Amino acid sequence: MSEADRAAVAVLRASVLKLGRRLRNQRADESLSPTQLSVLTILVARGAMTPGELARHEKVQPPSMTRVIAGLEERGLVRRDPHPEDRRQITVTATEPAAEVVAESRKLGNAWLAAHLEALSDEELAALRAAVPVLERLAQL
Amino acid sequence: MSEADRAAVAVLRASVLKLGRRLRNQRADESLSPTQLSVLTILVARGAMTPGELARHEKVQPPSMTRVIAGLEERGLVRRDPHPEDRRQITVTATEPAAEVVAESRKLGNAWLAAHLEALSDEELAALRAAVPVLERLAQL
DNA sequence: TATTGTTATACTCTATAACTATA
DNA sequence: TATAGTTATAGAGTATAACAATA
Repeated sequence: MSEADRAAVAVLRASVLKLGRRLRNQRADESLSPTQLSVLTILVARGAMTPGELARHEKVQPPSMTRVIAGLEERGLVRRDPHPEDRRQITVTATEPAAEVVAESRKLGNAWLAAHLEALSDEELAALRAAVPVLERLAQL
Repeated sequence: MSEADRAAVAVLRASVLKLGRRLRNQRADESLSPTQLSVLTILVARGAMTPGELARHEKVQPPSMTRVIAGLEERGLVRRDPHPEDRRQITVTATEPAAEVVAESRKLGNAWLAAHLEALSDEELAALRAAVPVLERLAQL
């Protein structure tokens, strides 16, 4: 890896961290946390999953996922049911209103980012668009 | 903005948040926090600045910057001096060992990210490299 | 009055360690 | 013994509100 690459890595890291902090702080108080939204999105898309599966997917520890699920359950967005085969496990399922909440929360949460994207040039937007799948892959490695 | 753009924005946001969480949790316990490292880097590069200037630059609130500076001062990495012109303000200056700490901490902090970049193809790396300046700009808008 | 920095306080998110129930 | 989920606890990082000193 060249010196220029190392510098780029440092800038990438700092930018992701700063941008992440701003995205976290920008969301409305009543909206879902990033992890809550991410979990609910997966559940809406894929159906029931266990807490352990969700924790592995989100790269968080199991106790953190317990809290995330508890928050979603309080709002009536997920249901916890006995696992059909293994009584140690449970299944978490998105409830009927979850799909709409996902759509709405995502819209609100993206508002700040979408607004700031307006300030970018076409070339910058194109570069960003090309990098989005790479960032997505990097985030789940 | 097209529907595809909205979806891309959602993925970008989720990816930045998830990647940011992993980058935060990945650093060693004794290393500097992201904001501490960022502040120290600026001070090493630009010389003395006031807490207010640093807070605006990092997009954090002044009390948060006070804490960041206190942490750096405890480690002997910055010095707080009276401001030469305005006695309400102070100047924050990087000390002699700061430059080396910045280089070392950055190297450690980037290790996880650099290691994971190895898994990407040349095309993905090129896309990422092109997007780094855009992400940097977005982070400081 | 307005501005700068600080102190006091609280909140969100995540982590580790220890516990319970089941396999 | 090993695994899944939970509870208890702690820590990092940031925010808002209130305060002191200075402009």
